[in-house]
Amino acid sequence: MPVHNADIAAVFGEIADLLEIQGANAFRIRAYRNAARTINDYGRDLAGLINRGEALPKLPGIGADLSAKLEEIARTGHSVFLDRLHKDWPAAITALLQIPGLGPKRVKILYDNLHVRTLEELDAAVRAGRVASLPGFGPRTEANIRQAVAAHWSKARRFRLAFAEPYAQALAAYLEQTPGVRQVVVAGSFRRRQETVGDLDFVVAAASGPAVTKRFTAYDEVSEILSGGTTRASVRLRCGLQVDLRVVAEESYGAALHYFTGSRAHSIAVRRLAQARGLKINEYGVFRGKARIAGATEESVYAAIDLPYIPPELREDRGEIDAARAGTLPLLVERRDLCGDLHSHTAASDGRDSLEDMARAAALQGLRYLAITDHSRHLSVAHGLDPRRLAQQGEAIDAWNAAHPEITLLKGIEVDILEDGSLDLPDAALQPLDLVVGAIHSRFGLSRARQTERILRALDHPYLTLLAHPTGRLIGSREAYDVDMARIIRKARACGCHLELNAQPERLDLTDVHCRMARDEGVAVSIDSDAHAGADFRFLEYGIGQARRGWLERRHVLNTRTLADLRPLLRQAQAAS
DNA sequence: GCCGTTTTCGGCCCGACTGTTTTCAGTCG
Repeated sequence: MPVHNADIAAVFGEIADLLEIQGANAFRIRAYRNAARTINDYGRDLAGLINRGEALPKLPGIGADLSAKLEEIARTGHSVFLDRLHKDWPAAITALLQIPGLGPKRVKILYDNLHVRTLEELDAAVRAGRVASLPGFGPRTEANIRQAVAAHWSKARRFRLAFAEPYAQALAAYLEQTPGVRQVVVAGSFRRRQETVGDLDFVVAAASGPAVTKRFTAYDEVSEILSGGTTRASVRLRCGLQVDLRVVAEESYGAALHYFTGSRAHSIAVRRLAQARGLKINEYGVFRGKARIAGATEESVYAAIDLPYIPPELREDRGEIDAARAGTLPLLVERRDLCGDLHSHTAASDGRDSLEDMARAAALQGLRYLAITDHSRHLSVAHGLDPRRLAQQGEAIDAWNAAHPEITLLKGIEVDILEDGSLDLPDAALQPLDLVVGAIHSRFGLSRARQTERILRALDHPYLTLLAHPTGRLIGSREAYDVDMARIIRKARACGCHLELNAQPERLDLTDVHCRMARDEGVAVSIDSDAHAGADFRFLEYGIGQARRGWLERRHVLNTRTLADLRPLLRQAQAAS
């Protein structure tokens, strides 16, 4: 039974939860939480490494004790320490912490007084009216918990970034019209371009707080006001998104923006750096004693602790502060760096627009080349192409290219990688193409070993150029298939293949962590729209966000090359074989 | 439980809002 990094992180997270309910030292708890986050974000498979007898790398915040526990979990799949905690605390009790308004103290009180161990028992207790009389509780708290339990069961917890974007823009435009408002920015995970957001965090610079919070809570898409003060307010929109607002004075705007952009781990690391310099950072500014020395801009906040500006996408406490200090921050790829797109569909398979319309739409987006990569015959539900139809499409592409110098179409195919790792079309059909994009569309449930072997074999094919959506996940609806990404990345480098970062908002795989692994291994990533209609080229923006989170620079991204520079790289695999 | 330009011991980020209190604890971000 393989133990993934996420499994190890989950054990540490559960230990932290239980220690917290137990009332343990807060910094000990934080150590477990930090370790969980570090392990979750770590690119290489720690259990694999340990079981091969390799030395555990030095991870920040993981000392002798946690290293030993990490190794134990990696080898055995569980932790004696956690098992011991479970003797005192029922396993399901940590789920109670998911309920807004319930923290460790109240969970302990519920357990000690009413023996509440599960969400179901909590629900029964609040329905029976037994909670209000507990110490520290009251009728309002009881009612809030009752609502929160119901909400927890009915609502999805996180939203895709692209889902949240239009709501964020509309609300920002509304708030900008408030008299006295100078700046409106959506901070938080939205600004860090995380693939999903739990809520939207608005930071507003304005002369008067109450005027803004009042207008905010009166927004006509608000279904519920969760809290409202003079500088802060929280609401839920009818679409289900929670929105938090914070209003600050202009001189504090940068400090507030920095603080509410997070991530929390990044903020804490920055504050600690300030502390070491005798400074204090809060959302109002950077202070030496009572004197504010910075805070109007984010740049001034970083400058106060001798750091250059760190782009929001990097702010995850994954080494960006050390890089900033050393002057080695990446110069992150931008949308305007993209010269082309290597994955798109037309009405010939499951796209909606003609080849010509796709070409025109791509040109309007500033692209200079576009690969037409319809599905292959195995994907019959998508009217996949057989060799004859593929050859016909090639003729249409030649005709387009002869008449349209503004954008060049490349002949390609998104060929199915079959269960045994072979490709769905014969070499003779693939040979005339400019590029071959390989993808898995069937048998997602193979074991890790077989799925990995399947992909490795496909990468060995001399015509394969690019591995599309390498994990197959659909955010919120389908898990990634189980593969050894480190092996796939190393194999891609050996074969001269490239990996795709699919920019569809529900795919966005490679993930940020995988992008960084590819970068470290020297494998180029292609940021592709996988457009099925002319309007879909806008998705490239989301791919760029994910790539930036993965520390990718222009040079790491395949389709920032001009067509002349790109062409030899598309046939690199043949040269390598 | 971790860590060290002040440290191997004594620190560890910081403030607003709510609901409970009667001056503040708990929770959240």
